[in-house]
Formats: sequence, C-alpha cells, structure tokens
Amino acid sequence: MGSTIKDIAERLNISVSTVSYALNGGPRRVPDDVRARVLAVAKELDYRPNRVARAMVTGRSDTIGVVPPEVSEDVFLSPYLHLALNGVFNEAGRQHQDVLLFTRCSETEREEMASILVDGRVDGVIFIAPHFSEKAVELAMSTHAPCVSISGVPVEGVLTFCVDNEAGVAMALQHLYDLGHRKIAHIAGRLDMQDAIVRLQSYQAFLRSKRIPYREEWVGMGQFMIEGGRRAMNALLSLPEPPTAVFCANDEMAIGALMEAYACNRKVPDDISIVGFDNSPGTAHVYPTITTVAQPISDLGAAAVRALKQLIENTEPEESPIFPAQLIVRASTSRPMEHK
Amino acid sequence: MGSTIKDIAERLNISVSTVSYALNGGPRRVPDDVRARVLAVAKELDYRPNRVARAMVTGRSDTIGVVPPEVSEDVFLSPYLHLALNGVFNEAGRQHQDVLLFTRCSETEREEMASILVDGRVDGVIFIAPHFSEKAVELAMSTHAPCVSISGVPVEGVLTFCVDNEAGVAMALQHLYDLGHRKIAHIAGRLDMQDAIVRLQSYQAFLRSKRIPYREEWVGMGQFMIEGGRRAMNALLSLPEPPTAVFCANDEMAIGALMEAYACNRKVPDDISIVGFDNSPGTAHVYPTITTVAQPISDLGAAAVRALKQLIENTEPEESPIFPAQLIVRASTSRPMEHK
DNA sequence: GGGAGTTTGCGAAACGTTTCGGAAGATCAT
DNA sequence: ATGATCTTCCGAAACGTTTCGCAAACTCCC
Repeated sequence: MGSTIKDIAERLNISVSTVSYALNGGPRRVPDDVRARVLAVAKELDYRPNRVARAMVTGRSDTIGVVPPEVSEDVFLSPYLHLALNGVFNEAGRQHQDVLLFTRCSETEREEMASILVDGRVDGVIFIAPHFSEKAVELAMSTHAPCVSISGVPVEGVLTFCVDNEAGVAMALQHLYDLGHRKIAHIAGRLDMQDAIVRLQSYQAFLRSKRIPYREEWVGMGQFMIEGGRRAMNALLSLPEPPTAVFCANDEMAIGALMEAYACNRKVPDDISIVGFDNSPGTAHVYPTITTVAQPISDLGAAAVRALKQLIENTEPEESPIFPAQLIVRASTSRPMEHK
Repeated sequence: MGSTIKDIAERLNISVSTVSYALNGGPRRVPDDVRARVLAVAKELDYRPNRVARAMVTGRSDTIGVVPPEVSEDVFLSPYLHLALNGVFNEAGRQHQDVLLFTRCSETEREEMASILVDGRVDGVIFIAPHFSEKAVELAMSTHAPCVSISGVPVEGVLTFCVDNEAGVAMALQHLYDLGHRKIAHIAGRLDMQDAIVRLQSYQAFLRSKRIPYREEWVGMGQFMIEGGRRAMNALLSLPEPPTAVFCANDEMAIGALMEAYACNRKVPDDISIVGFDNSPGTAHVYPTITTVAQPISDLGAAAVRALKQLIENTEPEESPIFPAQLIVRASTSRPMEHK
C-alpha cells in the first residue's frame, strides 16, 4: 500500500506534525534542513497525500459537483450539455478543482441528490438546467452548501447563469421580420425547462410587439430533440396555411425541421426559412447551414465555476449572470416566396 | 451544519455503533424497534452520511476516476471524447458509481496525475486515449490501483478497450476498392495516439495486400481535427496526380476534407470520394452525408466501466476488449470518375 | 439450575490527515 | 544573571465513519 505521513515521521524519528508542516510549507515553519530531509524521504517512499483524509479534517475537497439535467440516459449526448460541460471542465481545471459528476439520474436516486451537497466529497455544486419538476430547488435551499445553476429555473438565492433569451429571440425574429416574413411559427422545447418557457414567451411578446396575431397551431412542441423537431415541422407543413418561417428553440429541433422540410419536398430556405438557437457545432456543417442564435454556453459554464469558487471562498461573486446572444446568419433563411 | 451519527446516538441514548448498524442494515443486526427509532430520528435530523468519512475507513469511495486525453483545452469538444464520456457516465450511473473527472491537464500538473490513483477519492481509474508521451503508463504500473484504458497505447497489465481498427480500416478501403478506386490517399490522425498509428498501419497493410504501391505524398497528417483535415486535403488536391479517394482516420478530418474539396471546386463524391471513421453524429447531417466506419464508442466506455468495477471487486473481467467495426455507406463515396 | 447458545449493545480502535497547545531550548537585551 | 522573545518540535485532539472485541442479559434444553 501507499506510504503515509506517519511512515515518513518514523523513518526520520520526528513527529507527524512536523512532517505535515514541512510537506505543506505551513502553517508553521520548519527549519530548512528538516524540510529538505522530509521531502527527500517523501520522494523516496513515493508518498502521495491521501486527499480523503485531508478533506475530512479541513472540510475542503477542491472538488466541485456537477448535476446534469433530467432523468433520461444519453443526456450527455446533447450538444447543449456537451458545451456546458466543456466550459465547466476547462474552467475547473484552471481553478485547480476537479469535477465530481453526479451520474445517478434515475428518478428514485434523484432523491439522494441532496446528499452530494453535504456528503463531503464536494465543496459546492453546479446544477445544469434543472427542471421545474426537479427537487433541486428545495434541496439547494435546505442545505447551506454553495451552489449555482446554469439555465435553470430561477430560485431565490441561487445564482443562475443564462443567456439573454429575450434579446436572442428578438434578434432571430427581427431578422425574419426584416426579410419580410409575417407567418412565423415556433417550435418550442421542453416546457418544464426554463429556456424553453422564456423563448416561447419571447416569441409571443415579439408577435404582440409587431401586432401579428398569435396562432396556436403555429406553435409546435419539439422537446428540444431532432425527432421532435421533425414531427413538429411535419405538422406545420400539413396545415392549410403553413408558415413561411420557423423559429426553433434549439438547433437540434432546427436540424430535425430541416430534414423534415426536405422529406416533404420543401426547399430551405426558398420555400421555408428556419432559424435555430445555440449555434451548436452541427449547424455549420449541415446543408444548408443554419441561421441560429449563438449563446456562449461554454462561457456560462466557466462563469458558473468561477462564481461557485467565490461562493466557496466566501467572497461575493460579482460577474453578471446574463450573457449576450448573437445572431449568426447563415443559409437557412431568405425572403419569403411571395417577395421574390 | 449537518447532523452526524453521533447526534442520533445521543438523542436516543445509544451508542454510535448501534446507530451505524441500524442505518446500514449490517453487518450486525439490531432489533427492529431500535432500528425504527434510529431511522425516525435520522429523518427528523435530516441526517446525511458523510461519504468522506466512510471512504476513509472502508477504503472505498464508490467513485471512479476518469482521465481525459492530452493537454489542450477544449478536448472535451471532440466528438470522440464526447461519446466515450457518454458511455462512461451512463454505465457508471447504472453501476452506482459517481465519476470524478480529472481536469488538471496542463503539462506540469499532468505529473500529479498519479496521485488521483491513490489519493483515496476514487476506487479505480479509466484513462481515455492516453498518448505515447504520457506518463500514464508507468504511473499506472507503479501504483497497484485498478485501472483500464480506452483506445490507449497498449500497456502490459492494463486492460485496453478499443475497436477492431484493422478490420474497420479494411472495410473502408475494400469498399473504395470495390467501387474501383486504386488511387487512395489517407489522412492520418495524431501519431502519438494508438488509433492513429494502427489505422495508418492498416492502410499500409491493405495497399500491400492489393499490391498497390505506397506513396508517401498520399499520406497527410490531420491531427484528428477539422482544420488539419482541410489542410491535408488541400495538399492532396494540389498534387500533380491527386487521389480519387481519401480515407480519413476520423470524421472530423473527413468533414474538413469535405469542406476543402468544395472550396477547391471538387464535387464529392463525383470528383473525389471520402470515407471517415467513428460515425460521429455530424456525419449524418453534413452534405453530402459521409460514409464512415462506425465504432461503438459509448459501448467501449460502458465496457470499461464494467471491467473496472470488476477489477475493483477483485473478480476477473471477462468481456472482450475488442469491439467490432461496421461500415456505414452514405453519400460521400461513389465510383471514380474514369469508370463512369 | 447449569451450561450452551443467542441476542443486544457498549466502548474503543482505526483510517490519514491538519492544527492547536504548550514545553523545551536557544537567543538576546538589559 | 534574568526575564522576554523566538525557534523548534512533540503530543494529542479532531474530523465522521465502520467494525471488532467483549460483556451482559436473555433463551433454551436437558
């Protein structure tokens, strides 16, 4: 087995406390020669500090917990989570924090989630896009452990990082409006998730601001997934009066919508324009490339890590939790047919 | 602060050992009525076991460590790692293991990597695609901690899960050969990574088996990245005698090659055929869709977790570490020009 | 009623650290 | 020489568990 601080102490006939001080360079000083001998023996014995023991006494683990959204398997495949985790992982590395990923996502085990907050293995937790139905809310409140969330439902006292959805949606729709579109449909995401709700509301608000009547049948539900986007698009194209443009609440649904449009013999953007949201990597490689609203997802993740670190250290995080959206115009949007 | 086992014991005027037995249901039994009272008080006090303390005494953390490849930032964005992590995370959840991701990837800190193996926070480690230059090899050997690797360099005594690269490459090349291609180039990946080396060797072996002479200038280096694929493709197309087909060691390079082909006014597959490797999600959505060799990356990750769990529990893992490849024929390959 | 066996439960050690209190010795100014 | 201050370093407590050894109190059978 690995050697311990005690082995070093015995070898040198000194006390463990002295060894600890020498190894850590503090909080009390030890004479240089003693220190040198300790380090030499430590190297010789290939000593590795036991972080668990340290965590127990210091109460700090230098590890942050990450709780991914929802219950289903293969959550990890979503581009959104992918980018968010990328930001979290990279920033965590910079901040010298390891990441403990909470993988037990089945419904029953979800209950245990609170435990991770206080079971000593992590100093704080980042929730990624927790649902409305999620208990995360109350749990986070009940323990006093530091936590922040990304694109989650707003919870009193929990710092939530997200993109400026209102502005992003407005950009996308204004772009379509400026091209001449008036028949603009929306494919919404999972309505138990904050981003989906806000994007739907912003869509409604935009129509109102332009005095375009809201039509129930022009709003489809796509569950944030390719397949959902397909189905919603199919429904829209089957309407007696189909829209000339579709704004999708994320890129996966936009990709699904795109595929379905072709499957229904509609050309994009000639017959119908499509706009996505997220600027996930795929949108630049599909044909045609998709106009989308970029949100700096990885930056959100990184900012969340920085803020969490500050909470852990009891300094007030001051970074703004709202990140700007940016319209990326590509090839999936053009003027509507009748204007050409 | 959270309550401890001791609080429960005091409240009931019993010993902590009894409480521990009651809570864990073992290893000794306690009368049902006592047990019930303990559970009631635990609930009342919102008791959460401290996993760190438990880990210290049991030596088990129910957490597995994951060490991602290489040094650069944004490793996490690669589809390969994405799929591998997806498999690892999902299977870990099923096996009731959390995942500790080792994020400190800067070169100096990489040295510390050995520590994670024995610092008590994890029961075992999965290395994902470690390089040749990596110290992971010796480190893994030196500690006796359980570890496995995915697509890494083969190390004596370390179970390595990977796809059957030879067979996969042979399928891809045979497909091109059957279509009539004889001028087949290869864009290789990072040659400090096992998959890249084996795929290059398999490419050479295939040419030999068909008595096609090997031409140095038909092998480009693409570093497994889109940009590298672009550059390599550009070089190939500038040759006095360009190839009619290109086999890329991964899909990202294939996508780069595809983009560059169009940028150079070559039609795919009419002017040049392209085959990728990995079947990463993007290949089905680009235009044209890319013929590729599918490898069950997520399954590799899942198998690695299962095997690691068995190593931890001292049972011999028996699952085969070689996974089958499968050719997915899509739209980026066709007969070469001269045969049409 | 006496031994064997079972049930119940207490106390304490152990895991590997960090860090505090304080003791012993050295240094120095007066 | 005397106290004051500084240096060096030891012993021990603490973190929250698990689990072992042991003892007391029951149960049961002859």
